[in-house]
Amino acid sequence: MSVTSSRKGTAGRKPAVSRDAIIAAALKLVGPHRSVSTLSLREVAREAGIAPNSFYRHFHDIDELAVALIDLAGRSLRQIIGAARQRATTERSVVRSSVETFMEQLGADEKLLHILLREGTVGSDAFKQAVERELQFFENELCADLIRLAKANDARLHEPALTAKAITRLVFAIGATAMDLPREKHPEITDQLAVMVRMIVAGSQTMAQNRAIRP
Amino acid sequence: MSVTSSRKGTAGRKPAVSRDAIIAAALKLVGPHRSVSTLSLREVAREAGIAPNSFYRHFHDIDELAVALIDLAGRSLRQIIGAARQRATTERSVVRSSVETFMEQLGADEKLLHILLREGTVGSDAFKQAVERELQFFENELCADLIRLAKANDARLHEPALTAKAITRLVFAIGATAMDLPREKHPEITDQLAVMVRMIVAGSQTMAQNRAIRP
DNA sequence: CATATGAATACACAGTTGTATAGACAACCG
DNA sequence: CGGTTGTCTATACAACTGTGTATTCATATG
Repeated sequence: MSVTSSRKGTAGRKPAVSRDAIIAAALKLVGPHRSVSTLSLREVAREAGIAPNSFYRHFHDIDELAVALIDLAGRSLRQIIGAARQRATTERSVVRSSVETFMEQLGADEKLLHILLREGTVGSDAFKQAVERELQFFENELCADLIRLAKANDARLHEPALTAKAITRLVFAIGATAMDLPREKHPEITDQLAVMVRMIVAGSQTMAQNRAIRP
Repeated sequence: MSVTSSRKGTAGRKPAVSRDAIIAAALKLVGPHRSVSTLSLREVAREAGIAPNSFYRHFHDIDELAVALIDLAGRSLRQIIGAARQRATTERSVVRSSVETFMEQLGADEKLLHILLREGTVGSDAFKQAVERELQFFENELCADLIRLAKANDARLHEPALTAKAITRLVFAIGATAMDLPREKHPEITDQLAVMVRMIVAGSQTMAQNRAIRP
């Protein structure tokens, strides 16, 4: 996967720093007050310990680095989803445990999830599309889970896809604001978020019932 | 309010460009691919037709300009709220008309609302706090409306404040993504958003009922 | 009118940025 | 071994940034 290991016997000097090392350097620079879109090529190169021009050997653009970061964050997100799914068994706990897992990861992972949460609204088109792709993925997984859960509980959902979209966007929006808050507030926000998600699910079920009764 | 009109009879030259003119110039520069936080002092001054240093006569920082822009956008948002309230009479139409007004303004106003929607996640702390203030305002107004509506319909809400928060964050999140889409998609998004909001309201009412029946 | 005073300016400076060019180094192949 | 090839570095450039200092300009007041 990395550049260092993908050399297929061709001649030439071995790369001193791997593509992943540059990504790691960029990750060290981003923080609550530093967005990926404001990273400069020279800055990243300096942090990685290479000459500015060497950057081009690994990425064509600085935007390409940004997209790579988002992809990485996306993989982290999928891991979260997997963990949440393993912990989710009953209907009562699926909302709670999913939200909890999300917020826990938000506190632990710091950087990666932050990128995904906050950089969706700024940056180039390629940038936004990369984030949107990850959100769509999250949304689709959630939609499948919702349908599966509804069936197990003999309940019906009004427009499951829309329900999933609402939950996804809400969780990410609330998560984005939670990032800037001190960690002590996270439990409170987790509670609030769980209630909010339950509202959406309950509303979707209620609307499905009404639609069925009075078409 | 403006600098030009607040001169209290002291000696000295009249300001050539008003503070508002600089704000207008900054507004001309922001767009779907240009965030307020990336505006440079020189760039704004150039657009306003003044020397770079003259900027300091009106704003201490470039961040101060950003906050002024957010305040302006906030006033625009309050106007939207007012318009939506006037159009909202029955329960059926209050969600629909509010969402419609919001999306209409999103298409018409372009710049101002965009700032409020997208710049909340990046920038300095003063920046974020200014946006958060406006969101809180929106949230409080909405909460009052929700309670009023629930009373009129003999319904109850589960945690009205949380309900308002969920709706607010969702509307803003969806609105932020809608900005980047072509205007033809706006009607579709408006429909989706209206359904989502109704889900939250319905869920809040359902949860209030269940809580009342089975405490 | 003269003068004080605030506004706007011109110029300068040190810093940063992205990138072009050219050379030095190291690994592989024949 | 020599040659080829790809990677890295050094240097340089023009454009840009924020801001400091000194100067000019216009105005209200004495």
